Parts: sequence; C-alpha cells; structure tokens
Amino acid sequence: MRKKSKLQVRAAEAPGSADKPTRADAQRSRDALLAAAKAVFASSGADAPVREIADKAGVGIGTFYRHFPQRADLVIAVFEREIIDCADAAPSLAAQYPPGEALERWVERFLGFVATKRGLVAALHSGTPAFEPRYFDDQLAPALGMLLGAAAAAGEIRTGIDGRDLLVAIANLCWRDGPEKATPMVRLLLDGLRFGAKRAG
Amino acid sequence: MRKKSKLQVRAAEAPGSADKPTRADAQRSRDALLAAAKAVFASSGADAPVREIADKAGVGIGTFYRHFPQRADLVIAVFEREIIDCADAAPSLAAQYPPGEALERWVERFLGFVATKRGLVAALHSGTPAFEPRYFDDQLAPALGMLLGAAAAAGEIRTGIDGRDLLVAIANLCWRDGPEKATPMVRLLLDGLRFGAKRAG
Amino acid sequence: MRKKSKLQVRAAEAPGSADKPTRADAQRSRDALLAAAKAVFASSGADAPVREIADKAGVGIGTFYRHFPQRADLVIAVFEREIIDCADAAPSLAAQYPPGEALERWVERFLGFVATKRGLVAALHSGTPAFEPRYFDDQLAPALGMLLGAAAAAGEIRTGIDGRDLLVAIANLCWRDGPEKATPMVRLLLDGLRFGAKRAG
Amino acid sequence: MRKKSKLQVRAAEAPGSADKPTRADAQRSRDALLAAAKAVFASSGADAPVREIADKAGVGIGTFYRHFPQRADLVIAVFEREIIDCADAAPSLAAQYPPGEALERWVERFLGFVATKRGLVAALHSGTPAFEPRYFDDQLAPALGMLLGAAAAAGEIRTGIDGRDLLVAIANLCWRDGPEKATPMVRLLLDGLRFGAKRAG
DNA sequence: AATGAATGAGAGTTCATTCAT
DNA sequence: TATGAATGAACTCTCATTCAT
Repeated sequence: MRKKSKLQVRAAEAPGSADKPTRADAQRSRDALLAAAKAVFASSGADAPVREIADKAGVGIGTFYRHFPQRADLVIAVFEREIIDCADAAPSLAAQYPPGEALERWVERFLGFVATKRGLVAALHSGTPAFEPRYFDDQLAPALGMLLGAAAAAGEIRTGIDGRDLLVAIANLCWRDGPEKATPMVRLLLDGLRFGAKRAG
Repeated sequence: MRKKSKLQVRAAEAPGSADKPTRADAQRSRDALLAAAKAVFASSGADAPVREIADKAGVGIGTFYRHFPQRADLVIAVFEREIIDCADAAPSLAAQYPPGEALERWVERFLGFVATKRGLVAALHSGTPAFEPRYFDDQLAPALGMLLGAAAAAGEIRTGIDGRDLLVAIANLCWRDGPEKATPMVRLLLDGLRFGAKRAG
Repeated sequence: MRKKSKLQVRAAEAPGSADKPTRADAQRSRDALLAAAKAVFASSGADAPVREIADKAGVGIGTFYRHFPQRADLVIAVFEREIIDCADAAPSLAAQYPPGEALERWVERFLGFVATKRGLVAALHSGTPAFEPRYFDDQLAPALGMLLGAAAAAGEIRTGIDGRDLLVAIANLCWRDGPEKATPMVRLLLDGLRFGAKRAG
Repeated sequence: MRKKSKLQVRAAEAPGSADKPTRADAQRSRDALLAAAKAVFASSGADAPVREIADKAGVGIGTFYRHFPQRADLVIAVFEREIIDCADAAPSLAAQYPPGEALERWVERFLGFVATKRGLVAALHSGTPAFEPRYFDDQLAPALGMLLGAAAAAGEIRTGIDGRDLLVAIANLCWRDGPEKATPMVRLLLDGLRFGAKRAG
C-alpha cells in the first residue's frame, strides 16, 4: 500500500496530535490559500503573481511563504489530490486491461491531468524542483514504471525505458501545448516503444 | 532554392544596395551586441539581464533597444546563423542519404543545436513569440517537412505527421534537459514514426 | 479648529490608535526618505533623480515608491510641515493685526516659503497635481480666503477675489524668480486689491 | 525704426546673398520644421518631443538641431511674427489712446498672445533663456516700458516699475493658466500700478 | 503564527542631445 | 548639410523573497 504523502499528512493532521498541533488559524490560512490558488491558477495560469494569490486568500504574503516556501510547494498542494488519484489509477488499470492497453490508458489519463493545467509544467520547474522527488519519483514514476515493466514483459513494448524519463518527456511535450497538440506526439512516443518491441522480437 | 533570410541580408548587405545601406556604426553596434549576447547567453543563460549585455557590448541600453526591441529579437539574431545552417542541412542530407537516415541525421543535428543552448527554448517562448514565425515556420518546419515527406513516400515512416508539430515536440523535449536525456526520447519519437509505417504496410 | 492633516496624523500616530499604527520600520524609512529628499532638494532642486534620494536614504527604490508613488507626493511630504505652519499662521495674524496688515504679513510669509524653494512650484505641477487639492485647496486657500474676507469686510480691499486664485497667482509669480524679484510684483497685486477698495469706497 | 530680428533676417535671406548663401534645401528644411512645430505645438503643447516635430517635418533630428540648437530657438521662431506684431502694437496704441488705456490695451494684447499658447511660457524657460534677450529685452520690454513711462508721466500709475519685470510677471501669471484665470490677476497688477499713483498723488 | 513593509533586480520606455557618416 | 544612429540618464512598474514587528 502507498504511504500517504507528507503534505497530505500535514494538512490532515488532527488538532492536538502529538508533534505539531496545527493551530486552527494556520489551517484556515492554508485552506484559504489553496482555494485562492486553485481559482487563480485556473484564471491566470500557474505562474500568477504570488501576491495575487495571497490577496485573494485574504492573507499576507508572509503567511503565504510560511505555508509554501517554494512556489512549487503550492502547485503541488493544489494538485496533490489529482496527482495521487492519477498514480492510484495505475494498479486499477493494470488489473483491468492487458498491459499495453493499461499503459496507453494511464498515459492518456496523466496527459488529461497535466496538459490541461496551463503553466503547470513550467511552474513545477521553477525554483527547487520539489515536485519531482515528491510526486514524480515517489508516485508517478513508479506507477508508470510498473506499467512499462508489465508491457515489456508481455513483449508489447521495448525494454530499457525508464519510467521517470518517459514521464518527464510526456510532461515536456505538454509544456506549452494543450492536449490537442500534445496527444499525437505522446502517441508517437508510445508507438516508438512498440516499434522497439517488434524490432526486438 | 531558399531565399536568404531577411536579417542575414540586412547584416551582409552589400554597399550600394537598393534599400538603406546600414550605416557602419550601426552595424558595429549590432555586431558588438550579438557578440556580447552570445557570450552572456553562454555563461548566464538566455535570460540574462539586458543591461548586462549592453554593458558588455560597450553600448547604451538605448542602442540595445533600437536594435532589438524585444528580447526574443536578440535571441533570434544570436542563433540565426545556426538556425539557417541547420535548415540548409536538410537538402544536403536528403541528397546524400536514404530518406529515413536523412531524417534521422537531420533531427540529430537539430537536437545538437537546440539541446545545447541552455534556456534557448524557454527564452523563445517568453514575450512575443517572434521566433516561431520567422524560423520555425519559414525555415525549420519546411526543412523537416520535406524530409518527412520523402521518408513517408519511401514507406519508411508513417504519413500525416506535420513537420512543425514534430519540430515543436522535439524542442519541447529539450526544454530543460540536455542532449543526454533528450536524445533517447527523440529516438522514441522517430521510432514511433517508423512503427506507423510498418503497421500501415 | 482645523483638523490635523492626514499625513501628519499618520506620521505622528500615537500607538494604540484605531487605524493601522504605522510600523516602526516603515516610519524609519519614511523619515529617512524625507530627510534625504530635503537635503537633495536643497542641493539639486526639487527635480532631482528619485534614485539619488533613495540611495541617500539608504533605502531601495521599491521602498521609495511604496511611500511616495508620485513624485509630487514626496514634494508635498517634504514641505508639509512648512505648509501647515504657514496655513496655521493665518488665524494668529488675524488676531494680532488689523485685517489689511494681517493679510499683507501672511502673504509675505507664504512668499517666504514658496519663493525660497527653487523648483518647488514647478515640481508641484509636474505629474499628478496632488498638491493642489491637498494643501492649496484644503489649507492655504481657506487661510488666505479668510484674511481676504476680513480685509474686505473692513473696507480695506476690494471684494470678489477668490483666495485660491490669488494664491495660485502668487505662486506663479515665484515660479522662477526668487523673492527679490517676486516680492515687488506681489506687492503690486496687493495694492491692486486696495485700489479696488478705494475706488469702490 | 526697429531693426529686423536676426532670425527673421536669416530666414528671409535671399539666395546668393553676400555672407551665407542659405542653400535652398536648408531653407526648405527650416520651413518644414516651422510648419510642423506650429502644428505640433497646437496639438501637443510647446513641450512636445523634438522627434515628433522632426518626423512631422520629414526631416532628421540632426537637421532639427542644426536649425534650432536650443528648443527655445524653435519656439521663438514659431512665434516670432506674433511677438513682433505685439511689440509693434505699442506705438500705435500709444498714439490712439490716453496713456492709461493704451497700457491696459497693450497688456491685454500681450496676454492674448502668451496665455493662449499652452506651454509657451514654460518652454521659453527651459534650456538657455534665449527668448528673453532677443524678444523680452529687445522688443517687448521696451514696448511696455514706453507705455509705462507715458502712463506714469500722465500720473495715472506709479513710477519706478521696470517694464521687463512687469512683463515677466505677466508671463508668469499665465504659466499654467489660460486667459480666463490669468486676466483678473493681471488686472489686479495694473490696478496696483494705479493704486500707487493715487497714493503718490 | 500572521503580517506586510522592505528590498532590489530588472524590464521596458522616453527623450534631449551629440556625433559619425 | 542632412541624416539618423548612438547615448545614457531617468522613470515607472513588477515581482519574488526576506525580515522586522
């Protein structure tokens, strides 16, 4: 079973817990910031001015930085739920579909998440890349790696492709383009995996 | 035959030409700025402060902005030669190698250009996207399109892939990663093109 | 009784006041800026570069602009004390002297302020004319108007002259000239007021 | 008889004259600049950017500065005709009206000129004050001085007021204000002159 | 913990004036 | 002479981030 993400833990921390009692007002600030960020990201992109978010949340910037020292921290927190759900979808798809199709469906799902958030990919790469260790490495890359391994074992795709590398590549393809432009190119990437399998076989 | 790029023409203008002959001092400033920019881009990335470049060129900012009203204008000018050379390589490669190999070699060459300029791709997308119309659309995309068409005609790759889309995809794959990371993913993309051919055949 | 000026209140705010108590550091910056501006204005005129003032104050330009978004805001603040004192002098003079003399003395005092600040009048008219509403209209014009009214009531000067108009006229007479040149002309203006009274009488 | 102004002479210089033959193209440039300046002054004020005028004249800025090294030179040239006419009106008025009225009428005429040119007075004081010697001192001040002298001799106004000082004072009163605001104040000034006469008498 | 003032780099512009061609 | 490129000071504004309160 996947362990819960650190942020999630911190966020969901019950008041009165052993280590950090998470004061009620702090939690309120955090929630307000997340709600504001979600709204601002949707309207102005994920590279909106920090102050705009803080203002919308009715909170000082100091407070913003206390909660989200890095811009990426905020982005992560905003999309945390979706990321976790996406990672979680991997085992389900693997159980329901043959390996190749499971892979394809999962990539499509990931694409549906990442390509529809204007500025997400760019934002995640600004400043300290906190996103990658936390989610790429711990959640999404293993999920994709598992699907790749299964498909390779079934002879449907080539071997030797690292899940993380492919994940980053897919994200990069969505850097500026929406799903319409990105999807065909991602398909090409997957076909490239298949091509290797055929050649190898 | 491709017509010479406008900028190139302006820079290389022969004395006595029809339109304004580019004063020697203006040309000197321009050259100094380009040289300075090339150096600064190499050391500090393509998002270096404008003033730093002007200073290094021994030129006022006023002069800088006269020559390059938008930051992207400078970036373009700096890499102009390389871009043109890259585009020019397409016909040569097409003449020397079988279509599939010509395509592959050209993409590698493009990669060698774009993936080694830290910050280039990102810089070109900030501000006015002057780069794309001028070079992507007019020079590089047609070059790649030609190679794609030839390879498709030879049955080596699938049809229906737009040169510009693929070009952008390749550039996107290099967005943050150097050639080491990008190259395998670009290979995958090309294999995807081949996979389509096989499947279609 | 005149209410205290807003700026003054903000500056002199007693701790524990209802509205925002002006943080100590903000006040320090503000004071430093005012002191620096006073010095720079004296040496370089009221149109000195903003950065020079910020530098002399040991403060960033960002801070400068936070405190004084418009250049005129600074000019106002610098001379605020003197302006207020000048306006405050009107009732005292009115109490001590006969109306005509009170008027004359006050004008002389105003002149002593405005004609000795090289560039003051010009500076106040550049950019947003924030000065006029705040001080001309609210403080000085009423002060002068009161004196005019009293003198007119006493039959010493003509009626029907607006305090603000006269105030502006006096300031305009000092626009470039120091008190030596301006004073005789201002005297003429006051004599004009008296002439009207005599004629009317 | 008044000698012709230097500028006028230069402008009207016949080609082929003894000293400077004034090339035809130079004259054309000059004329174009004057026409352009007149238009631009009317629309954008007398403090319009130099380049705007040069552009409108279809002439390089270099050419502008050759003809009008100081901004005031241009302003002068543009209004030269009107200034001379204004000065010339003094003797006529003196011949037609009693001294006091002649003075009043001339001042009104001067006002009608200077107060209706937005930015004129300010422009004349920027840079080297070339205006004053040439026109204030040589033409207008003597004209006003003459009228003042006559009125004083007739006992209508006080003595001891310098024509130039009064002229500058009147101009200053028009610095920012149009004739509506300025006229009453100028009247006050004239009444002040009369007040002195009565008191002296 | 919350706040928001302070900071300073930087972009992009405008403009009067000088100077090389 | 005419030209317009060069110059560089200055200004305004934006923003991420730090730090005093």
